[in-house]
Amino acid sequence: MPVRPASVDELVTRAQKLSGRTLEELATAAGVPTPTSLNRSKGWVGQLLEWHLGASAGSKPEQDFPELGVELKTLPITAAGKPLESTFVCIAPLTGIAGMQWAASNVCNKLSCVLWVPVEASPTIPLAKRRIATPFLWSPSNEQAKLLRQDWEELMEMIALGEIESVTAHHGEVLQLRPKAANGSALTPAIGRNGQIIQTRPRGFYLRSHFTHSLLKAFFGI
DNA sequence: CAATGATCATCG
DNA sequence: CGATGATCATTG
Repeated sequence: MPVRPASVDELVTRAQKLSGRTLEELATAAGVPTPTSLNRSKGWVGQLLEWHLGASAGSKPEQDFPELGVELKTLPITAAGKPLESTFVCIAPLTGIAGMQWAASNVCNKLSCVLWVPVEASPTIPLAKRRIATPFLWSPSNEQAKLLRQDWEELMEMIALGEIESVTAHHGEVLQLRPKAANGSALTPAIGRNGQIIQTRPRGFYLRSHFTHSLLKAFFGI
């Protein structure tokens, strides 16, 4: 297993050396088998990248490289460089959110600095043959940070006001709220319409694909 | 159950 | 055919 990178530069350099490698090559180097399909292994690509870059494992609600202040995200893209999916950011808090500020939020923290690793993901390419594109480091511009903050504040206000059941993935310009659970029977406490505690499906914050697409365009040109 | 890693499957 | 809502594996 690779040692943890000592600096952001080292992390980025190591990530960019993975450009052009296939998932099969990376899996072999990591000593793990390549699944025939992602159907039952949805997080496999992300965990493979974590292994190669020396990210901390486990399920901590923190950045992947806390000492570097960097979050790692894989980004499934088409041959044309367009994201195939929205990007999960973190679980949304549904209780105990009185007075919560954007700057102290998990979303703001995770997105303050992200190492994006685009990966070929067109269904026509066999999983083993999919290649890593060029990873790049990103921090929100003032304009991007403003959009994220606006969406976060809108969504969190609805949650705080007990309107969680009225929130759909249509809310938010770049950041959306969607169910995030192993299945539909998972329940977690939330604030109800009359301020009481209700049980609802856990939600997560996701970045819309048009937002991540704009990041790709900014780094690789229109 | 809740957090991590996400993609799948269906609908409009 | 893109987006929403649902789901899969794993760990603690």
